[in-house]
Order: sequence, then structure tokens, then C-alpha cells
Amino acid sequence: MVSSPSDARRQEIIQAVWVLIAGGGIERVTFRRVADQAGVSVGRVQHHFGTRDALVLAACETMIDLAHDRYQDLPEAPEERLRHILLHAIPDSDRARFGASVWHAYLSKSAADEEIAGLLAEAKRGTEEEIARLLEDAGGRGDKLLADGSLRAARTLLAIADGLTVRVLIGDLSGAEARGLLLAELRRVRGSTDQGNSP
Amino acid sequence: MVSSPSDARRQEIIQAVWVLIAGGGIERVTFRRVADQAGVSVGRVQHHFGTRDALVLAACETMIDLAHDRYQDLPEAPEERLRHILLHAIPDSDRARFGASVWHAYLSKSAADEEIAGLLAEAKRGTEEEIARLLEDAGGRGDKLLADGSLRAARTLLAIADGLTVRVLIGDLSGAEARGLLLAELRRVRGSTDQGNSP
DNA sequence: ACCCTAGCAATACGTTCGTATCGAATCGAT
DNA sequence: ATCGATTCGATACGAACGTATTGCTAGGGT
Repeated sequence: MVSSPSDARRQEIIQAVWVLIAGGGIERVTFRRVADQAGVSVGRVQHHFGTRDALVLAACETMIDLAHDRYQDLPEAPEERLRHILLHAIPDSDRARFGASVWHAYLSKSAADEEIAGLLAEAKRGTEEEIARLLEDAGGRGDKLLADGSLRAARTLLAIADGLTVRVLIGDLSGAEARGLLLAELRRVRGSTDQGNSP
Repeated sequence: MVSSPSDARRQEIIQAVWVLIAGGGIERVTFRRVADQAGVSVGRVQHHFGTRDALVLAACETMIDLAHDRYQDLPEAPEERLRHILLHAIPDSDRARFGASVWHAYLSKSAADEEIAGLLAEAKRGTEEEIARLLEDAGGRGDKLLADGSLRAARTLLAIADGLTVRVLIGDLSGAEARGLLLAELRRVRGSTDQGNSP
């Protein structure tokens, strides 16, 4: 994972990249500023990542891996995992806001960078599938959410979470409001009886 | 509104800004490149906007105003307006993808720029209120959506639209899939009985 | 003892950047 | 006809940029 001395150095640098992105977008990321933020020399940054683009891309990959690792470290209870996977992107702490800012910076870049778009797409799809799985496992109504329905429900819930995250990021919704609405929607999806889409 | 010769020049320049942003993010926006894209001199760009930040901000304001104008020009039928306001952000044509890219570029910048965040927040809130109004006006079920409920429903629908737009932008959902799901959710919210999508 | 390589730090180079400035048109009001 | 303001085009300047290059050092295999 992240064990060799070299990897530790890379990690320090990548953290500095995140700080810069959260503070002012990807355009803030330059070798000199990253080195400054990390408290290392420009040469070190350049040695480990070669080009600016490679640095930005590596920081994106690491962000996704880290989110994945954090999710894996959660308790196994589907109930709890479901809450986490849906709510974790909605900023209500500085830490969460930080993550959401960085994520959206990459999201914006993905419009012009296919490689980053691919990374984000893979991550999103994985999240969606995991939500669907959790909905089935933790199903409040075992009979309600079958294969097809659970994927649709997962897609809807994830979209709501992403959409609300945007609202919180630009500051016209509080984190608490967004979480409240999202949890209500989760309850609706898992308990209501409509949704009948199989003959 | 946009009639004086000077305004026309400004508009040409702003269009060039949009093209650059859609093609590679806000970091692509420089006086020289904008001038090049618009086919005018650097001096002209500088004269009309002064600084780079002012140029970027003006292009943001104009984007929001344009979207608003386009909405106002729609037929008055609430049914149609509702569909447009929810679907227009989901890219399924090159034109729509263009708009979504630019919007998300500004969204990303808003994490670090309060002025832009304010503009986007105001626009989003206005959209939400308009959706709530349309839900009441066009209500398939008059009894279902009252004041409180319609705002909640509007917030949810708008979040779904925004979340799905993200998925389409990064390329792991097609515009058609996203539109299909969103329309299904709209149907559910408005009446939940007619749902008729089982083959 | 030898050398090879990874891991830097320092610096240099050419480019591009934002912006200031300068001068020439053009134009509207007088 | 005159004159101040607007609207530029052209150019210049210092800062910051990405990256190539150079040289040093510490360790590991032989």
C-alpha cells in the first residue's frame, strides 16, 4: 500500500496538492507552490512526478483510493455503510468540505480530460453498485428492492446526494438541510410501496 | 438589453471565453487566448474587461442571464416549462454538453470564489423556487403538492437533475438514461399512480 | 574498493502570463 | 470646427510558469 519511504514522500506531496486545489482549484497547482506547501524542494516534486499533469493525475488517483480505503475500514453493518456512503460527500465539517471541493475540481477538469473522467466514472459506478448491494442487504423491505429496482433506487439516491452536495458547496443549503432531505429520501425509497416496476 | 455596439463586442468576447472554458476549464482563459478565439486584439479584451478576473466573472453573469432569458422565451405551458427547466442541464446534444461543462467549471471555481458562489447560489435557488411554482401550477394531483411539499419535491427533483448531470458529464451515463430516470422521478413525484413504464 | 542507481537540490532556459502604457483613430456634443 | 471621451492596437515589462540539466550524496550489489 503506502509503506516504502518513497511512497511516504509522494503522499506528503499529494496532500499539498489537495490543499492547493481545495483552496483555489487545479490552476493553483504548480511545482513551486506544491513544493512550498509541502515544505520540500521543487526538485523533489519533479523527481517523483515528472510533469505537472502526472502530479495532478496521481493526486486524483490517490484521492479515489483513499476514499475507497476509508470505506473499507467501516464496520460491516450495511445500515451504517449505507448512511456513510451517501452522506460522506455532503460537507458539514471542514474536512468534508475539503473533500468535496477537491472532488468537484477534478469533476470540472474531467470535462476536458478523458483520463480523469474515466477515473471518476469508475468510482461513481462502483459507488452506485455498492449502494444497490447495501439496499438489498439492509433492505427494510426484503420484498421491495430486487435486482432491477435496487439499482434504480441506488442511482436516484446517489444523484440526490450529488445534487445536494452541489447546493451545499455553493452555500445556499446547509449541510444539515441536505442531510435531512437525503435521509428522508432514503427512508422513502426503502419503505414506500410504489416503485412497482416488475410485472 | 444587449444592443449597444459596445455590448455586442463584449458579447463576442464572452462567447470566446465560454468556448475556452468548455474546452479546457477556466485555467485556459487568458487574455491572449480569448483574443485569439474571438478574432480580436488583446487590447480590445483588456479595454472592455480590465482584468482577467473581471472577464471570468462577467462571463459567468452573462451565462446565468442567458439561461434565464432562454427560459423566459419558452411557451407558458407549465408542463413544458417544467420539463425544460429540469432537463436542459442534462447533456444529450453537443450544445447542452457545452453548457454543462461551463457551468461545472464555474461550480468548481465557486469553492474558492465567494462572488461566483453567490451568483450560482442565487441562480439555483431561483430555479428551485420556479420548479416548486410549476409543480403547483401544473399539479397532476392538486391535493398532493401543497406549499411545503412542493418546495421539498422541487429540491429533490433539482438535486436528481444535478446529480445525473454529473454522471453524464463524466461519461458513465448516457443523456438518454439520465433523462429517462429523471422523467420517471418527475412522474412519481407528481402523482405516483400513472408510472406506466412496465412493458 | 568499485560502481551504479535512486533521490534529491539548485539552477538555468525559453515561454507565457497579467497588466501598464502609449498613441492613434473615431465619435458625439458643442 | 473643435475637443474631450471612448475604443481600441501595439508593445513592453517583470513575474511566474514547466521542464531540462547538472551535480552531489548515500546506499547496495559485486
